[in-house]
Amino acid sequence: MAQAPPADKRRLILDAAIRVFARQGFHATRVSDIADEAGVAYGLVYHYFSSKDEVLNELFIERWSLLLAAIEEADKTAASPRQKLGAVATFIFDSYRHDPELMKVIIVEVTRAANSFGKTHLEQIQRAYESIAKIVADGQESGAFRGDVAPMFASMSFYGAIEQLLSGWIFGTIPASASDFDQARDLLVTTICDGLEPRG
Amino acid sequence: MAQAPPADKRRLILDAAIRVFARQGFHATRVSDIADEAGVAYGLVYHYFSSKDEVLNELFIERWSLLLAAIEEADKTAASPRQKLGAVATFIFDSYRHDPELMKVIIVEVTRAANSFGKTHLEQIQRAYESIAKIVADGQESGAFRGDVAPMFASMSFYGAIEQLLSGWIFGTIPASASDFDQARDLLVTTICDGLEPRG
Amino acid sequence: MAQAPPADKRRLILDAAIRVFARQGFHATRVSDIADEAGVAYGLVYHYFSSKDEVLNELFIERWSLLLAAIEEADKTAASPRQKLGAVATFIFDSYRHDPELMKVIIVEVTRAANSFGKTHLEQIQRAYESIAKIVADGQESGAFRGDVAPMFASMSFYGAIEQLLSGWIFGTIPASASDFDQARDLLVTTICDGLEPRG
Amino acid sequence: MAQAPPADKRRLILDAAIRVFARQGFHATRVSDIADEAGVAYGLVYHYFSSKDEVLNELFIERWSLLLAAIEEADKTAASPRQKLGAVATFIFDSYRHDPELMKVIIVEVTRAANSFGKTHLEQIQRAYESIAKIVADGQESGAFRGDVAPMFASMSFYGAIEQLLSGWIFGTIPASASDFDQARDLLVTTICDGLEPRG
DNA sequence: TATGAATGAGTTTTCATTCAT
DNA sequence: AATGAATGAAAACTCATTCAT
Repeated sequence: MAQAPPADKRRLILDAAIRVFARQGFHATRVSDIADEAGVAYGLVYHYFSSKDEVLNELFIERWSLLLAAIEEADKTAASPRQKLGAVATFIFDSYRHDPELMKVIIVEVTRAANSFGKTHLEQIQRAYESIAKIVADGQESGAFRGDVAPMFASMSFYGAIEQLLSGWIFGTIPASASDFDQARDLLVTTICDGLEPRG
Repeated sequence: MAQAPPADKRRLILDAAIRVFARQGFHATRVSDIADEAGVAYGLVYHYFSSKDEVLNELFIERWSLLLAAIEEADKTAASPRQKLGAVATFIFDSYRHDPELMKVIIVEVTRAANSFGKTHLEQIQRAYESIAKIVADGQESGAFRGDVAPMFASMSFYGAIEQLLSGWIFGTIPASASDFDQARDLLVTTICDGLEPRG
Repeated sequence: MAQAPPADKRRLILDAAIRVFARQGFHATRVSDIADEAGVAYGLVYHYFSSKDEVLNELFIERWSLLLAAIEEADKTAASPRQKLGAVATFIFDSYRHDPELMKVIIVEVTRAANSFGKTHLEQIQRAYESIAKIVADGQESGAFRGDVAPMFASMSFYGAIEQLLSGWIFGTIPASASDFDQARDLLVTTICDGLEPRG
Repeated sequence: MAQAPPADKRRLILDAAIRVFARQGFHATRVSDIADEAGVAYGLVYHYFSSKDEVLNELFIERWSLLLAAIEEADKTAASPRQKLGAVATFIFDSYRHDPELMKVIIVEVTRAANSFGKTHLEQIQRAYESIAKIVADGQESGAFRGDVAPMFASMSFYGAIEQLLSGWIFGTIPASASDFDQARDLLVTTICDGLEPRG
């Protein structure tokens, strides 16, 4: 007979938090909302986490380390710089495709919340920018990329563009019909690598 | 005969709010902080504004309408699409150069605060995206831009890149030495229009 | 026509706090109890005091400074050391007679709460002990008191005895009938100065 | 053959509680602190005691019964009233010498915490006062003590002086150098029995 | 006996907003 | 217009106690 899975209450709470944070935003969610959503008692949240902040921090760290790994993974391959950037974009867009609620939380409540959690995790966030910048710099050295754009500038532009597109989908600014993620990835990489102007 | 300007307390409060919001963030500033910074009594803030939110709203609307006007202004000129985008970038970067505190507030507390004020002003914000998209679309029609990138995608990427660069300066992610705004503008427009890959 | 006195809400709160602290003890009284007793809104307590602790601190400081002044006043007179100690005892017993609730709070919640407020005000409390010790020391020098008892010991014994008697009245340990304060003062001073054993 | 004593967890917890209560005070110690200090599981405290209060109650009762016995023991001897009082003081000072942490807890958290545990154990505490008062009364009857001081007054003064001295040592109000307990006992008894004024 | 996860009531403090003057 | 005292709702966090194993 099927047994109820061993209720990992900690995970339960974390997953509930994703849903509530995504739905209401971090500030607007009370700890009791998380507990209710998880179906556990109020105090249990504090049994596993030292504060409401801690819950979000954990969510971010968990996810962001995957991104960092993915970028470095992409950088290690023999692919062209363009392909590497494509891989990075793919990873991020796929993350959104697979868990839009979590990505919404990460972006809206951490990455772009520069005065609160963004500040806390600035170092980790910056590490991603720098890893992307390294891909650009390598591309410039190999001649694949033009040399007159500072790598960090290119990196920030690239990442900023990605986040803006995600925000657009998250908040309905970009029509959902355009949300074919593979196409989005191609368009973005094309724009950044080839530019908007047609080649001679 | 020149009269000492009638102390416009309303403006005084607005300007004080910019400084405090920039310094502490919207959530962390109490209404009394604004009053103190402005050197007026607590209650006067409520005489001129219906709520704390109202103050930020006003700040945003005031500024954002200028941006919208600037984009449309740029679009009206006979310049090339590339130059138009350059003009838009110039306006935004100049805004930051001239009043970094206000721009910090606009971006951090409104534009990127998608769950609070960003939501409130979504329509106005979107209007900017669309105006930029129009420039791209026109460029595609005239053959100046390639046609295989959806204008809204290009617009979001372009604007996202700008905001990311501003955020980088605001929070020290990008070294200040790189903050030559004209150069930044050129690099950005180059990246978006020419792409990272060298032309044949 | 009699006018309602200008409601000094701050004082109102302080006086209400005395009553509630005396009735329920500091720990058991909620801030709302104070506000209710004072007939003011919850938040007003925080308008005037930074915390619940602050209220008690203020009460203590207010009262204790009077005691310190009284001891020093007594010391300045030309009276005998015995009379000086009598004056100190009189002041304390009178304080209790005039405002037993306040004295209860001072003794129970501060002076004898050595692990909480007693710790905070240790220096002030000690000052009283030392002033009394000085009276003893002077008495020893003049030959009015025997020299083989350390002044600080005598002071602590004297003060400890007083507080114990007060506690006895406060908590009904000593029958109220014995509470004739002047007689109590005499008995205490007799005990400390003459001793329990009859003179030759 | 000597067997390792069966780990008496109950005693272990009680002893741990003494240390933690002495260190942090009753209110500031959580049940988990006690468990941690004792090296046992959280819930075990509740296996042996019905509540946190219970632990302190037990500590008090255990100790206080010894004091009551000691006073009555002293009273039974053929010694002079003065010697009896000396014996009582000796017992208390010795208790402190042998287990200062426990005595600190008894005094600070029970005996002087008149609004919480002091109230609970008032009867037991009072019994001590009365036993001492009886010694005084007997002394008066035999002519060893003067008759014009109410026995209960003398008792309270005597005990209050002792507790004040202990408090002084516990909290460093009295320089430790003065802490020779035998001398302290003599000074105290001298003060109470002979008085501060020199004999004719 | 022993463990420690689970529960949930309770209280301080903050601060936006109102209002009498 | 201007002041700042007065209001009271809201929520995080703590921790004693219970309970399933």
